[in-house]
Amino acid sequence: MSHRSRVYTITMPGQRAVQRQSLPDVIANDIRERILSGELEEGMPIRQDALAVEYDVSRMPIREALKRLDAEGLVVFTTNRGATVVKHSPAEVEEIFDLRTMLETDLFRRSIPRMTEADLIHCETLLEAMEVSYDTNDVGQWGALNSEYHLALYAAADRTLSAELLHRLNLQCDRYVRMHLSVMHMREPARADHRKLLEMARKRLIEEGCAILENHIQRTKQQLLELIAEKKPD
Amino acid sequence: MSHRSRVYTITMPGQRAVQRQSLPDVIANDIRERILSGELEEGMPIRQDALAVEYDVSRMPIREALKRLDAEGLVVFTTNRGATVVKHSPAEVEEIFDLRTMLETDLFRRSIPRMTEADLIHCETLLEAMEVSYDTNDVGQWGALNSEYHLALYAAADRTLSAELLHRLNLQCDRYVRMHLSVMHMREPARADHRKLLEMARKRLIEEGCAILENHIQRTKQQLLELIAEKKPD
DNA sequence: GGACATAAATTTGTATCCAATATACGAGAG
DNA sequence: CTCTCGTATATTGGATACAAATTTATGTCC
Repeated sequence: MSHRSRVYTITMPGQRAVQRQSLPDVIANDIRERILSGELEEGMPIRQDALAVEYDVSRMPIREALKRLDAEGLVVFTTNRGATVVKHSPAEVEEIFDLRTMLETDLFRRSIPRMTEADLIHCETLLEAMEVSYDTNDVGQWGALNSEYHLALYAAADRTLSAELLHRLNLQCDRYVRMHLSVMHMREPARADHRKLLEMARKRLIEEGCAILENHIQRTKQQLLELIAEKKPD
Repeated sequence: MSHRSRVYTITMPGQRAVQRQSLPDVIANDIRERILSGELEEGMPIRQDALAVEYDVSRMPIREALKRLDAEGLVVFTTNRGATVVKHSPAEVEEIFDLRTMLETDLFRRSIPRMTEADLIHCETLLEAMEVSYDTNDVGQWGALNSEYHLALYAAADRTLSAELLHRLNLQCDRYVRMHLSVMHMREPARADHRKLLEMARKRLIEEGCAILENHIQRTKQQLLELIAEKKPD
């Protein structure tokens, strides 16, 4: 229950890298994870004071953390009424996936011609790690690796702002993916897609790769929307 | 020099809408404007205390405002070293415009078939206001109207997240546009473009409209990059 | 005279405290 | 019995105060 003790100073003594994250950073990361995992539900009001005692800090860093998540679009503030976890309409979920499609195909298109052998190997490594988490059914880790793999495919594009934007979008929809992904329906074709994406990159087949990518994201979107629609009437 | 007295309560007495913006909101808006206008220069460190006395508030709302601007990408925080105004490389400026091109053409494409007469009239109104600010040479107002006009063109698309994202991107590049726009070179063709965009929307000529839009943004990008390149060696 | 170490001062980050606002509950009137 | 108004409580927003960290300045040693 308790998230004790200043995650702040857990570095080994004598180790150089003195944990440079600020308290609000650490807390924001943790709360974000709790939102994405579904522990903090949609529309649920967030009590700053409660979180403050949980993390054993004052309300100030909590507020900053929440403000950050507000900026990321994961929670929403109402003046003098505090923060609640955002709730996206199906239309908005669809929009998020469409934006991802645009951004990712653009990035992939720019990236493929510039990918080095090292880039390809890095992707391969992530792909294999991801396949392990398929099998062990570790949804949380799979989600993280999935994001990371996609970003690795686009790293050679060297488009920091786009990548940052994409990361934000992923945070937005990750929650829904996780909520429904446990159903497992969609994961086999996705698995094949992921491999094919890397293959196309290797062969420098730009248009073919982008087509697969577009299909990949749009299919995920479609399946997700169907699952949401099914679950809606409760 | 002084930004006195709670911008908070400037509503007419008896008016219903009791200013509901929080202090950090108001302050963030003002600081944002100061950054966009170039008053706060690139790379310049921002002293929280100095701003606090300027606005006659404690450092707390200032911090929140800066955190918000940090999330918007206008300032960047370094732990224990405070905030500085972000500095974009030419490559990043280029990326911003490319992202705008993608987003805006997508929005325009979705919007055109759905625009009502009311939408068209609203655009017309903004267009005329913008032409006035061309002539009076009010750069600040022109920038705001330009943003608003573009958003109005896409309103019918009903894509709130995309519009929000676009708004953020506009904030990012607005500063550079304003810095160089005073040169006036580019404004005449842009003026013509703006009118043509509305025309195309009226005639429901989707592809033609998007082509003009893409050209419009890309040309602005090109001119801006040239101006930046010229000015670089100082 | 220069470089490193140490100390002072400025500045950020966090906590506690107070005020303002919203929600919840209860009493009284219609 | 229900609706409205008023009061009480809880929660957020902002200010003051304090601690940690960084940068600047000073002094000593080589």
